[in-house]
This record gives sequence, C-alpha cells and structure tokens, in this order.
Amino acid sequence: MTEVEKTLDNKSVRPTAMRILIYKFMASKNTAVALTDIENAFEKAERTTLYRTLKTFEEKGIVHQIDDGTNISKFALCQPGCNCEIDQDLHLHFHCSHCDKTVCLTEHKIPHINLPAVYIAEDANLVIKGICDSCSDH
Amino acid sequence: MTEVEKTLDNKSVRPTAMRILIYKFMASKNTAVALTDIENAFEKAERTTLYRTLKTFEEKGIVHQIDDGTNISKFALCQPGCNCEIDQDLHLHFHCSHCDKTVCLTEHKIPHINLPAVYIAEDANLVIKGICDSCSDH
DNA sequence: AGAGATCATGCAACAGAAGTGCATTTAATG
DNA sequence: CATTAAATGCACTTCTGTTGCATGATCTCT
Ligand SMILES: [Mn+2]
Ligand SMILES: [Mn+2]
Ligand SMILES: [Zn+2]
Ligand SMILES: [Zn+2]
Repeated sequence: MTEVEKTLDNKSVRPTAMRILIYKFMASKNTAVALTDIENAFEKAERTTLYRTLKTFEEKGIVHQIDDGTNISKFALCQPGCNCEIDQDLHLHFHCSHCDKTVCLTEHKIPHINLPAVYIAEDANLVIKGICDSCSDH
Repeated sequence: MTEVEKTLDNKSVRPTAMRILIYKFMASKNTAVALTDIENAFEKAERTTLYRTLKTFEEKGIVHQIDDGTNISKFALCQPGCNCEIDQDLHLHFHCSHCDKTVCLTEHKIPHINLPAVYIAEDANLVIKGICDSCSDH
C-alpha cells in the first residue's frame, strides 16, 4: 500500500486506479486545478468520473473547492492540518490575471470582519487578483 | 430628461428605452442581480441585449460585477462615489446561502493584506457567506 | 470460492451561462 | 433627407456543470 493509497484510505475513500492518478496529478501541481485541467491531463479520462471523484474528494476533506472569480471552479489538495469540513480553514487565494493560475496561500488567513449584527457569517472567501511570482519576474 | 437619463448621459451611455428600464430595475432592487434575473423580469427582453447592456454599464462605471461564489456573475449599481474603474472600490459582499441573494456591503471595505513580496496585488474580492437579515429573523 | 450487495465507472444526454457573427432597426449628425 | 454610427434581435456555438442509467469492479458474508 503506497503513501497515496494510505491517504485515501484514511479518509474513507477507496483507492481506485483513477483516484490515485487524480490525486497524484493534483499533488504534482502547486496550483489549483479545474475539472478541465484534469480532463486534458489524461487523454483517456471520463469527465463524469473526474467530476464525481472531485466531489467525493471534497466531501471527504481531501480537496477543497476554490472560487477564484473566474466562474470556473478550481480544486486544490488540502494541506495536512487543513480541516475544511469541521471549521473552515479560511486561508486566502491568489489568482494571477496574467497566467490565469490560482494558488492557495495557506499561511495567510482571512481576517475577521465585523458585520452588522443582522448577518450571520458562516464562511468567507477572499481572493487577491494580480500578478503572480512567475509572471512578475521576467 | 429624467434623472436616470441624466445619469446614463453623464457616463457617456446613450439612454435608450431598454437601458433605462434595466437601470430602473436594478435601482429598484437592493440585491445584486444576475443576467437571468433581468431576463425574467422583462418578458420581452433579449438576452443578448441585456448581456451587452451590462457589459457597457460595467465599462462605463455604472455597475460593477460581483463574484459571489455561485459561479454566476451578479451585477449591482455603483453607489455615488464608487469609482470602480479608477482604483477599485474594495467593499465586500454578502451571499445568503438560504435565499441565495447577494448584497453589497458598501460601508465595509476589504482590509489590507500583506502578501509575500513576489505577488503584485491589483484587486481583491471578499465574499462572506451565511444567513442574511431577511432570513435570520423568522 | 460463490452469491449478493455495494460502490465506481462509462456513456449519453441535458441545463444553464456566456459569448460571437451578422442582419436589421434605431438614433445622431450634418 | 441622406449618411453614418450605435443599439438591438436572432441564430448559433462553446463551455461548465450535472443527472440517469447500464455496466463493470470490488467488498462481504456464508
Ligand atoms: Mn486553498
Ligand atoms: Mn458591490
Ligand atoms: Zn501568473
Ligand atoms: Zn437570505
């Protein structure tokens, strides 16, 4: 049983061939990925399977979904210690308007916001847009 | 020349019948609207016209686009003094997970975030999700 | 090991949003 | 009024997300 298989197993996700491939693919990238990104990475991949795999991964706390403002859902592996399911790991995300890549800034948490009392805050999403490190130095 | 016509004219937007209707519709609501919302509000409206009207409104600083995490673009009228075009008016938005409505919290600005120097921040989007005032008291 | 149940995958099809091209209508200008 | 530019309507396309159902794979229990 490999490391990846153990990881999936720990999260009660059956480590099938496809799931292991998807997990490894996401682990190999340091940016968030869209469903289409995975689809393009594996010629022989079925969109629906990928879709449902990401759903499963998200439900089991293996990945978290990211709204980066492009209206295309992105996903990224949860870092060890990121307990999305329990009480939101409110780190922020950076979206590069040049290369269109989105990254997790896991060390940077969303500051607490004082809202009018009538609002009940349950979750928050903060995305900074601009130029990423790869695109700024060239 | 009515107030609305003057407003559009000031922003170099020709005040056509449809544009005036759309403007008034958005002004009558205190929530952000999606393209489909406008489409449903006017039986006889052409989706493309609405689409391009919103584009024009946005370019001319009459409305601003909102990414509330639903992957559906919303739009809201800019408040007087909101100069989105020049240097982003970084107020935050609230999205109610119960009634699915999104509102501008124009008084609440996005706090400044210290990023690693390699990132060049140009814009930011902060959405709080939870239960809105209408949905919390019942 | 074999039978039955459960879960994962593949295939097809659909819904909704976003966007484009082009013809036609409407409005501005001299 | 004639010319020109802008706005609208219509048709069509692309892309993302989503569901239903049949089939294939895996687990469980005897
Ligand atoms: Mn993240
Ligand atoms: Mn707003
Ligand atoms: Zn970049
Ligand atoms: Zn609500």
